[in-house]
Amino acid sequence: MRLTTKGRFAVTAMIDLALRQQSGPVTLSAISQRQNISLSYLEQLFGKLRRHELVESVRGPGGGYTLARLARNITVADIIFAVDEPLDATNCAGKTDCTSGTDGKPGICMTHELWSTLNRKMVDFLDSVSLQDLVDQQRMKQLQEVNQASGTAVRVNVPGTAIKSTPAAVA
Amino acid sequence: MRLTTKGRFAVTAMIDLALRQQSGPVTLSAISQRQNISLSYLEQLFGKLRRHELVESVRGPGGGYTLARLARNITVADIIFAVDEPLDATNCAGKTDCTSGTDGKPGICMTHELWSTLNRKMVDFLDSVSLQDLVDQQRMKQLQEVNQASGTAVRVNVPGTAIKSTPAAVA
DNA sequence: GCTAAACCCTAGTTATTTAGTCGGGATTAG
DNA sequence: CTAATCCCGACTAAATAACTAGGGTTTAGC
Repeated sequence: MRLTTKGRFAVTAMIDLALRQQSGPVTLSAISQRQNISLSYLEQLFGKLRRHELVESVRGPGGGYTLARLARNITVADIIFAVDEPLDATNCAGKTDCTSGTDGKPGICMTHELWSTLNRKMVDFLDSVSLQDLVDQQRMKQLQEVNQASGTAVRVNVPGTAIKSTPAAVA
Repeated sequence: MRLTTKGRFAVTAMIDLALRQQSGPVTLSAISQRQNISLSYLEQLFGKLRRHELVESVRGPGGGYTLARLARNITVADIIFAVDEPLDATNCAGKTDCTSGTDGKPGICMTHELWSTLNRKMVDFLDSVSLQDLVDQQRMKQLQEVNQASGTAVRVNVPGTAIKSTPAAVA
């Protein structure tokens, strides 16, 4: 599993899409403007997202993209895998035949299980967060801002979100 | 937290060091030969490891490196941080001021908490694995090979290791 | 049908990062 | 004194990521 800004852009764009698709297809140029991502770059990303059947496209004027399934059924891991294709042929990043030594070494390198366990944990986490979770979180955040702006002290809490909100721990 | 082969090399070299230091300082050229890592590259890595006080050096002939503390008190996260310096100024990879939008956007980008939670989970995991765990695991693996070679069917199990061993899950 | 709005695709180009080299020091045991 | 070893900074080559360019194709609306 690779983690690049490409994956982050893709997740951000998908949240934007999920937030707006109720009134028909969303165009890439709209996402481009709102999220400040170049249009051609978005086209590349959405090409991959479409080929992985996470979004559907409508061509022609009035066209755009919609989610191919319910936001609840799309995980962050789905999105990352779609745009950051596997290709993890890095020496020992998932392969079993990483014979590292030249002199009678064990058939598997010493840190193999460590990285493979880490990788599994990352995937497990990203697979536990759905696009809907992120959308809910985003809506909640906007709501809180409105409340703060109007002076009303309302604490909003959404139970069941996979992300623990510990806002103070963000540093 | 960045994950590169540099960090993997460093962990591998530290395991090698931990396995051999009981008979005095270990030279980099020895590690270089055993682990097939270029000497100058190792020198760079150990320079950082020394500055982070994970290893100590002895100069002159007969010199080399030893661990600066007990292997039990060095975690994988320590090693990774030492060689893959933070520098995560990537837009929204730990910062709080990632104002993404141009038009009255919320002061924090939509995916901030997601990545920061993921990062925390990765660090937590790598911090839960000590160098001693990896050394034990490595010794155990070698023991199993010897047993297999000699035909005796001995099942070795080390309880309390932070890594679940699920060997079949490695794909 | 024409036009323009949108998606679609491939092949670049540029910037950054990684991995590694090079060449020279400084220290110290024997 | 010498050789083994650590020490250090600058340089470079290769890979990758990020992004651009420039052309398609489809289709709603006039």
